[in-house]
Amino acid sequence: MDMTPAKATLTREDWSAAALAALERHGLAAVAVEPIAKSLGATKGSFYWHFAGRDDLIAAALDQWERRDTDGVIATVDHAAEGADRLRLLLRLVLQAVVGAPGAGSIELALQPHADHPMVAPVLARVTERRMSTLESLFTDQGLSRSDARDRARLTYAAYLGHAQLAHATPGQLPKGKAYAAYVDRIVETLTP
Amino acid sequence: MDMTPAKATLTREDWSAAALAALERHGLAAVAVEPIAKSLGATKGSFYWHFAGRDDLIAAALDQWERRDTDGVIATVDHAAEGADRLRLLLRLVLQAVVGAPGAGSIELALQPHADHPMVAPVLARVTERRMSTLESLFTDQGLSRSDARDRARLTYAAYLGHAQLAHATPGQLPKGKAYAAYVDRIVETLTP
DNA sequence: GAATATCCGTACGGTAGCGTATGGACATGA
DNA sequence: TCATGTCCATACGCTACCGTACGGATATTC
Repeated sequence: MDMTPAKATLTREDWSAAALAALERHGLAAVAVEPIAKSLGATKGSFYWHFAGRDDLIAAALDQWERRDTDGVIATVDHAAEGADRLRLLLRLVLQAVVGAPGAGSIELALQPHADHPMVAPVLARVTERRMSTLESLFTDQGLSRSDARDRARLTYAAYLGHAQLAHATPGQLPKGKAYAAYVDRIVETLTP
Repeated sequence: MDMTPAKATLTREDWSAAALAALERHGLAAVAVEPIAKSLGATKGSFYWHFAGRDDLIAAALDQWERRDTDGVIATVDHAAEGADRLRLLLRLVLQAVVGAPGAGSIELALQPHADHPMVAPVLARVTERRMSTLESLFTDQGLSRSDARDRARLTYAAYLGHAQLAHATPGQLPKGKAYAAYVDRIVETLTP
C-alpha cells in the first residue's frame, strides 16, 4: 500500500498525492485522514497542520488530478505527430494507456458514485469539456463540420470511457498483448473519418 | 429518499430492493443497515431477523440486480423486431434508456470503485459477458465473422458504457430531447455494418 | 544561546455504523 | 387460554473515523 518508508517532513503535496492515490484505488471513501496518515508513516497531528480538514484534502486531490490530467492531455497531443495522423495517434495512445498504465481513467470511475457531490461535479464537468473540445477540434481538422465533429467527439470519448471501464472492471473482456494493439487499430479505423 | 410510508411487515425483498436503490444512488457505501432501516421506517431489529449481516444484504442486492438486468435485456431483445433491424432497435432502446430511465447503467458505475471486491467482481463479470455475447450474436446475424463480431460488440458495448457515464456524470455533454434521438441514429449508423 | 516559528505526536471527546442480546407485540393453533 | 412461532424495537458494546487541544521536538533567527 505505502511505498515511501516515512519521510523527515511532509508537505501539503505529499498528502494530496497520497489522497489521490487512495481515491484512484478505493474511491472517495478511502480519502480518509487517519488511514492516509498511517500510509505516510505520520499521524493526524501532521495532517491538521497542513489542511483545514478532510474537505480541504479532497479539494486538493481533485485539483491535483485536474492539473495532471490537463498536462497529460496536452503533452499527449503535442507528442502526437502533425496533421491527419494526430487524431489517430492520440486515440491509439489513450486506448493503450487504458490497459497499460495502472489507473488511466480510474479517477473518473472512482468519482462516479459522487458525481453530484458539490466538490466533484465541477471538476468532472471541466475535465470532460476540455477533453471533448480537444477531440472536436481534431475532428474539424479532418474536415468535419462543427456539428458532425461534436457528435464524433461524443462517440469517441464515450468509447474511451467505456474501454476504461472494461479494462478496470472486467479486463478479461479485452484482448491481451499484441492482439489488443490490432484491436485498437480496428477501432480507430471505425471511429475516424 | 424513501417513498413507502412504512409498512405493516417487511420482507427480505423489501430490504434488498431498498439496498439496490441505495446502491444505485450513492454507491456501495450507502448500502448501510441503519440508514436503510430508517428509510423503511424500521430498525435494525427487523433487519437482523431477515439477514445474517451487511454482506448478506449486499449479496441480495447484487443478485437482484443481476436478475433484473438479465430479464431486462431479454425482454428488450425480444421486443426488438426481427432480422436486420433487431440490432439497431436494441441500440436505440438502450441508448435512450441511458438518458431516459433514471439510473439505467448506474449500478455498473456505482460498483466501479469496488470492481475487485470479492462479492462484486463475479457479478460484474457475468453481467458483462452476458451482454457481450448477446451483442456478438446480433453482429454475427448481420454476416460478420465471429472475430469481427466480438470486436464490434466490444466497441458497441464500450460506447454504451461511456454514454451511461456521460449521462450520469456530465449530462450537459449530451444533446437534449429530439436532438438526442437524431444523435443516437447517427451513432447507430456508425456502429452497425 | 535564547526566542520564535515550523512541524508533528498524543490524548481526548464526539458521531456513525455494525452486530448482539433481550424482551415484547401479535398472530395462530391446540 | 395458553403455548408457540413470527416479526420487530430497544439498549448495549465495539470499531473507525473526524476534529480539537496541547505539548514537545527541531530548526531558524537575532
